[in-house]
Amino acid sequence: MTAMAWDTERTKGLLLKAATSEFCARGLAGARIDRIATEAGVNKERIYQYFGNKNALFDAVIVAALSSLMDEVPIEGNGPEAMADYAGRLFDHHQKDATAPRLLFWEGLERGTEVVGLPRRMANCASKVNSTIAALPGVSREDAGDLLITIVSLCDAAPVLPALDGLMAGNDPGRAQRRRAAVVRTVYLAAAALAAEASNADSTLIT
Amino acid sequence: MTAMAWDTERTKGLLLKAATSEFCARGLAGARIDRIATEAGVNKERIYQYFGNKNALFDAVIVAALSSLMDEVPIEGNGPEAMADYAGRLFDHHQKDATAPRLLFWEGLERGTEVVGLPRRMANCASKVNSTIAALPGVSREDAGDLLITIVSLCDAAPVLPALDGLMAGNDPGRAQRRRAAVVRTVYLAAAALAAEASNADSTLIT
DNA sequence: AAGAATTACAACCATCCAGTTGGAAACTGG
DNA sequence: CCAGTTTCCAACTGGATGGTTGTAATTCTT
Repeated sequence: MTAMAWDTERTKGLLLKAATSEFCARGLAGARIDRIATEAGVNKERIYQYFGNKNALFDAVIVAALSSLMDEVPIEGNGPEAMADYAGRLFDHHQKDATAPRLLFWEGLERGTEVVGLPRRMANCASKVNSTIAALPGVSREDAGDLLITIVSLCDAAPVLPALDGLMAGNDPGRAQRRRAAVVRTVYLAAAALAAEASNADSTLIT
Repeated sequence: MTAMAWDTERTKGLLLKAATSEFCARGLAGARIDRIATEAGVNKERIYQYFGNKNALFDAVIVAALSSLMDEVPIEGNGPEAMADYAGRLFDHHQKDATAPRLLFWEGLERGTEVVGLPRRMANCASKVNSTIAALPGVSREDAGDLLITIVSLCDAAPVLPALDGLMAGNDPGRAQRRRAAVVRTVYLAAAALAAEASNADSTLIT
């Protein structure tokens, strides 16, 4: 047999993938190192060599998952419609794969204010805020951030609270599409209000 | 000393209070039975006598915390303003004490669709939906539920994601008040849109 | 090709932890 | 005041779990 070269990147990748799935399902406290290693088909000692410990592995998963999301769902276009469209695509993304929202809330609950990978994530957030300002010229930085928080709250909470949806509004087929429409409309309204406010402020200045 | 009678209700209460705090802070997987017992000043064996096991204790905490919230923050008044006001009061409540939102998200993450105390909670939700319909005459049951989900998402996500707020919009003093205003306004817009739609549908029928 | 360095892994370890137990203390009915 | 019941607790248990280690296999260096 051709002695295959060590493919440490592949091993790391397998580990990270398995860890993402385990942490997504069970969180930091509920995840089991042995399960991650087994699912990855890798000896668990590798985790300690490559990532350090359970916490650091969680960090790596969080940073990888949340920043890849940034590229996958960009803000495109202009006007309140662009923000509504962004919300719709974010909603769809999370519905197809709830990894990001779940990890986000696990992190919020288990880590509190302690954020890992700060520089990269600050840059990601700033980039989204900038895109929002570009789409809604004249809105303040803080209002743009607020709108984004609104969007994330609306799109990310649902996949994490499946029960709430069932309790509040039945489980009809087509339920997800209705919820999507509600989110998109709400975001449109909020964005339009901000845009209107911004152009008012403008005209006030001009007058 | 007067030999005090066994006060099992007090013991149960101490246990439930300590458990609420522990589960709120660390979730089901992260909570420690020993810590709960110590904090309550009660022997941990009592937990198994009174509540059965860790899972059942978690259930008891969830049901107690989430249904007491229902009474503490009612929907009052009429029109979109009433829903906006409700959102504002819910926001304030959660800001003062993040127990309910945290427990809600812990449950969503750790339990998935499996809901405990179903009858009582269905009743609670139905009651909120009814109040919403009363406040916004003509809206459908599903739209009312949708609006409530929107409100809960907006009010409950923030206390669980303190980091997101910091990343998206700085940590100015007065930040919380600005966020509150944004939530209230967004809910007002969403509720007003539903109300307008409902009266449109009405006039369509009349015409 | 010898030796150094790296990767892999099975077995191991110390601790933690949910849940149990056996019996002491406090109450109750008679 | 005595027998029976309930509340309480310190000590225990058995399995799980995060992390380590000794060693073999593989690759790199010269």
